[in-house]
Amino acid sequence: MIKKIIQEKIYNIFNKTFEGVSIDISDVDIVDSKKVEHGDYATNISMKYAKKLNMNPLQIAEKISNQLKSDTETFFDDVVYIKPGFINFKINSLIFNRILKDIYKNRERYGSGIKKNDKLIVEYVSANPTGYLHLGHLRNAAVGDSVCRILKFYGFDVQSEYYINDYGNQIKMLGKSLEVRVKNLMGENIEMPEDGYQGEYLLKVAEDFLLAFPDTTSLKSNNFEEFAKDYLLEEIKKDLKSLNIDFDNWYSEKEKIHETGLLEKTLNKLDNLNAIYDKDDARWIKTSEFGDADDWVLIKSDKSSTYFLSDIAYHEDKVNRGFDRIINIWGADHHSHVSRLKASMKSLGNSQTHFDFLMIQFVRLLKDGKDISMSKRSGQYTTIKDLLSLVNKDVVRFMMVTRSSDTHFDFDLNQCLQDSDENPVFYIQYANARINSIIKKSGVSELDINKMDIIESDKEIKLIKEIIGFEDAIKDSAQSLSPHKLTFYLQNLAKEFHSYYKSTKILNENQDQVMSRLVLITTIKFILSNGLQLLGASSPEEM
RNA sequence: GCGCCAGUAGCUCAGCUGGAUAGAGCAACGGACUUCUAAUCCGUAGGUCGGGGGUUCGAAUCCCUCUUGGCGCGCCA
Repeated sequence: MIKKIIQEKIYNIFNKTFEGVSIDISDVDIVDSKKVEHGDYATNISMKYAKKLNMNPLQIAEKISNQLKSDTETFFDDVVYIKPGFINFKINSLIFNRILKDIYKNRERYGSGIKKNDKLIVEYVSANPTGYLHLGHLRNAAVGDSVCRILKFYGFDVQSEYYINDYGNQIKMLGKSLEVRVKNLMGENIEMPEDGYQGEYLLKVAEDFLLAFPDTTSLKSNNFEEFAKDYLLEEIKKDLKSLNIDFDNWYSEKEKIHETGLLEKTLNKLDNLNAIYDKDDARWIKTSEFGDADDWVLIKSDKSSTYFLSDIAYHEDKVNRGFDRIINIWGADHHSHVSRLKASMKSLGNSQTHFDFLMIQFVRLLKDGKDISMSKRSGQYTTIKDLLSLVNKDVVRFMMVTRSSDTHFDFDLNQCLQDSDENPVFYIQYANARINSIIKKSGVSELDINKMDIIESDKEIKLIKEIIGFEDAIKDSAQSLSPHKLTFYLQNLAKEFHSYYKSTKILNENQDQVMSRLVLITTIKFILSNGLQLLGASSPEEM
């Protein structure tokens, strides 16, 4: 909010001072000064408009800062222009105090965006219900859930969705695999097919299957498929629950696309739009005409449909459900699907809806510097259950979003098993717990902002500036779909607090001063616990 | 061969819609507990931003090119 005020001031002065040159208010960037000598905030507007004004940036800066100095009395302590053309602002501490009070009054709502009209859908995880969730899904899940929470907090109407791939070859094979395991348990010595699901987990499913169907004589393949799929989907839901993740919608491919006739409808629509053609006994979509490198098969020569056709139908359905923005969070190994899906949507004439794709790069699990993502002995992936048995859920959630999703990420077990230094989650949680402890100790039950002393110390002003930065952190994270920005912000805020804590005794005899400090740290606590919550992590009151 | 992502301090990574002397955490080194939780703090050291061109007042950031690594290029999902 403070930047907005400065922005408007400059915008107005610019218009008054330089008539004839139109300025876009969004061009007036107000940034945090990186160095103390450069004041609190700065702008580079005079360099930006030097060419348009045909003036030396320094001259422009001079004119603007002179105006700012003359027409404001209490807002700025100082306005200086410097070398290439930057204008630096030093804000009056009374302004900071006023802002702190405003923020405190908003409590946990501080940082939230104004309500936006856009309806968003975020699809993520969407792992096939043919096995347990593993490490590869984990990052996707953590990023997806955090993105949803942040977007909601930022003011969007957000729905999260899990696309259940419960139709087609994989499910058939899953059914067959379970059948083999069940028969194995009953003493039949038959082999698992080459492309069957070899994992040991199916033995457990088979055991439970026999408990549910003791009499196997009249069973059909259908029974195996349904049982295995439902069973594993439940396990997936349990795993997600243990990560503090819940979806608004569970979208069944079978029920929503195949049993409703949506697949044929979509195919017909494409056909009517002249977007498909026949070749080699198959039906192809002309994605190459809409920006993709190749055409793709929708109907195979055996007349069955491909996964891709379902995917087109699914996204056509998302569009028809009225979403303004469709966000898909996919594994990076699916990146080629982006251009072909986009091309298909274009061929269907869906140009209004905005598509975003977040590609999640691979995660490796490191222990003692070695990659243990996949157990060499059994050929099994590390599951979410495995990992959660080793590492605290909060740590997992947080660590999984600390890196930008388009870089590879090494999850270091040694680091996460530490209780201190190396572990950023505890660092933040500890700050929160410390604040809570001080509040308790103070015995002040009701904070009164009218009894506050004026905050003027450098360290405290710095903290207020950091608090103000939360709004930007949320905005940046939301707009770029990057939860990692929030993790960096929170670590920084915690750091500033710890430093302040060490340097300043918060509780003392001066009641007004204590009150102002309590308001300050309580505001930090609101942000820390809220920020952790947005990342799916908890904020214990005591540690 | 084509496409996507990445290459920044010893390690893991921010910064990338161009801005001031390139940042953080860890590791290393040196300090701080009679004081609200030392799961903490303070300080030191550490860099040809993969290489080379270009664009301009100004490039880690934009363009071109080369290079290294990961991933993808099915009538699989």
